[in-house]
This record gives sequence, C-alpha cells and structure tokens, in this order.
Amino acid sequence: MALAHTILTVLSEQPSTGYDISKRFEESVSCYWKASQQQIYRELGKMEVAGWVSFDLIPQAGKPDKKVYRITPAGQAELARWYPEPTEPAPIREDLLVKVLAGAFMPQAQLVAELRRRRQGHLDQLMRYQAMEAQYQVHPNPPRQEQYRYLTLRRGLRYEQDWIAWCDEVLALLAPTADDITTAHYR
Amino acid sequence: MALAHTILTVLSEQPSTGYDISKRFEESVSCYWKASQQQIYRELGKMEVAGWVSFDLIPQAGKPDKKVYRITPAGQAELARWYPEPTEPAPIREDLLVKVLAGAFMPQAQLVAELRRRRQGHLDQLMRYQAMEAQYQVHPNPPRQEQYRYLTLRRGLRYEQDWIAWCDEVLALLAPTADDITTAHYR
DNA sequence: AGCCTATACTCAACATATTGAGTATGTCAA
DNA sequence: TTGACATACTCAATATGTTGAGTATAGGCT
Repeated sequence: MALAHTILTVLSEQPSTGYDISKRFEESVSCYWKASQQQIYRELGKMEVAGWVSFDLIPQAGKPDKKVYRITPAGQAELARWYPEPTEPAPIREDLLVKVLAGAFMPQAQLVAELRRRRQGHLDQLMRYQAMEAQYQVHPNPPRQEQYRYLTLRRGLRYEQDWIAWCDEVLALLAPTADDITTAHYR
Repeated sequence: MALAHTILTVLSEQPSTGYDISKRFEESVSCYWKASQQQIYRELGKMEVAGWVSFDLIPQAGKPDKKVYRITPAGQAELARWYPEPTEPAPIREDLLVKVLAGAFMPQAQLVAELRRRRQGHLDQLMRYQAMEAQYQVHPNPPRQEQYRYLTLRRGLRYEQDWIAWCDEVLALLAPTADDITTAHYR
C-alpha cells in the first residue's frame, strides 16, 4: 500500500510522469524505497482508478505521449488519512546475514571475500550520499521540502556507515585466524 | 529464493519440523529474516519436491503427525552452490521515511509523535537483543555455530541502535520549534 | 465447564514485486 | 552510420509474501 503513498508524496511536490517519478525514486528516494518503473506505472494506473491522481495527456512528436500525473483532492485526503497511522519497521531479509549464520558449515574464505565486497559496496554508496549531503551545505536557507529530504538522506548515510562498521567488526573477528574464530573473544 | 537457503541453513544445524523452524525464525533469525509459518510450510513443500530436504513422518497421539525435515546431500550441494554467489543489499521500503519526506505537507506534531513511538519500539527491541547478547557472555567457549549466530545478533543490535540515534537526531531538529525547522541548522 | 494457549499442519485468495519482452523515436558520440 | 542511451509507456508470466480460515487435541487457568 505504501508505494501509492510514496507516489502521492512525490506528486505533492510537483506533477510528474511515471518516468519522472521513477527517476526521482532512483536518485533521492532509493535510500528507503525501491520500486521499479513497471511497479510505478501499474500503481499509477490503480491510483487513477481510485481517483487519487489524474493526468493530462501531452502529445509529443516522435516520443510516446506523456501522461503528466498530479495529485487530486481525494489523493490529498488519502495522504492525510494515512499519515497519522502508526508505522511498523520494514521486515528485513538480508542474504548476507544468512551467509554469516551458515558460516559454520561453509568455507570461511568465501564469507570473508563476500564481507569485503559488501563493505566496498556500502562505502561507494556512502560516498554518493556524502556528495549529496554536501549539496545541502551550500544552500543557506533551503525550502522546507529540502529540509525534510535532508533528514531522509541522513538515514541513508547512517545506514551505510552502520553496515561498514559491522563488516569491519566481523572481519576483525574472522580475519586474524583466517579459518577459525575460536580464539577470538566476543565484544 | 533465499528463504529456501535460510531454511537449509537452519536445517544444517539440526532436523526440525516446519513448526520448529518457524519458532527459531521468530526468536533468533528475525533480526534479518522475517517469514510467516505459512511461507515456511509452503517453501518446505517445494524444497521436498526439489529433493533438497526429506522428512520422517512421526505419528503422534492426539496432535497431528509431525514432519521432521532434514537436509539431503542435494540440499547441501545447493547450499554450497549458493554460498559464494555475491549478495545484494536488501531493498528497503520504510514507511517512516516516506512520512518524513511528506513532513513538509503534513502536521508536524503527527510526525514527531510517530518518531517518538518508533524510537521506543526500537529501544524495546534493542533491550531484547541485549538480553540475548548477555547469554553469549556467560559461555566461555561456545560452539562454532553460536559464534556465527552471535555475529548476526551484533547486526541486529547495531541496527536498532542506529535507528534510535537517527530518531534522536531528527527529533532534536524538529522538536525545538515544534512546528518549523527553518531555524535549525544542518549537521 | 468453558476458554486460552501451544502444538502441528493444510488450503485458498489476494497483494505485491520481479523479470523480460515489446513499441517507438530522438540525440550524441565513435 | 551504427550503436548506445534517454525518453515514455504497455503487457504478461512468474515469484514471493500476506491474510484468513480450517482441522485436531492436550494442558492449564478461571
């Protein structure tokens, strides 16, 4: 359900095509909501039926016609209805943690390699977020929307930093003996 | 796909019924993998067809018959095949972050209330994990499996701590003015 | 005596997400 | 000029996850 509300939120900022929304998801929303183009198009279709959004069909020469969606009063009402509902933490399904659990039965070198690879990936993402964060520092008095967007970016930053710190912690325990952590002490 | 591999991993530790697996998921695996009983039963059925697990039917007086599943050599081979494959970070879909983004258009008091509520929830979970962590301290020389399990628990601990820290950060920026963060400075 | 919880599993319907193909054209660079 | 990439959307199949009901009985509590 919340995909619809995420779309309603980004449409509150400005009317957009499905394609635009997908772009915006990738660049700034992706740290807390992943959705494919197909999902967005399908959801927009459903939301249109529900009356939460409407669109203008903009004929284009050459390219396919654009559907520029905007939020309707009914959509705003739905957003307001949803807003105060309590949220639950998102369920987590982390393959990497399963691999750590299975570590007792599998070659440790493979786990160590994977942890190093993942650490690097999280570091790359962290650096992208830090570049985005630097953008916020240059504007002395940003619009209200930007301030809230910044708070979501902070979540992304922390998330990547936390992953890196955990990878380091695990690698420090696994790497010294290279195939046995029996001698490593906890904490 | 990885649900099957998670089940294979817990079955590597010991043969279990679907019911048992579900219990174990809830208590110790839930910090990185959530799955309902129904999902587990269905997945076990598919895995049995694939030959990755087999079961003994234990007739029980009164209760329905037990299916005690164990991993087969084919299942072990599948786990070994899967193990070195690179993992991707799990896609995130966090309602709360969407609400933060929508904060510019919605009553701030509702967001603040929700952040406080969520902070408390993460604190409760953190305390449960800390109680579990204390269990590991008492065993001086734990079996190998327990050591890896401990590393996954560390991820859960960090995750909750990180959420709490972010909630505090956001609340500190939002709360002072109670309905406007214009005057708050970044970082 | 009646109710709740735990054990133990099955089936069905629905919702959500992923993957891949298909349509159509403009722009830019090798 | 060929090919990659961006724009812009649609359809279909499959995979995965959620929700709710249904079957059955033991044991403990009120």
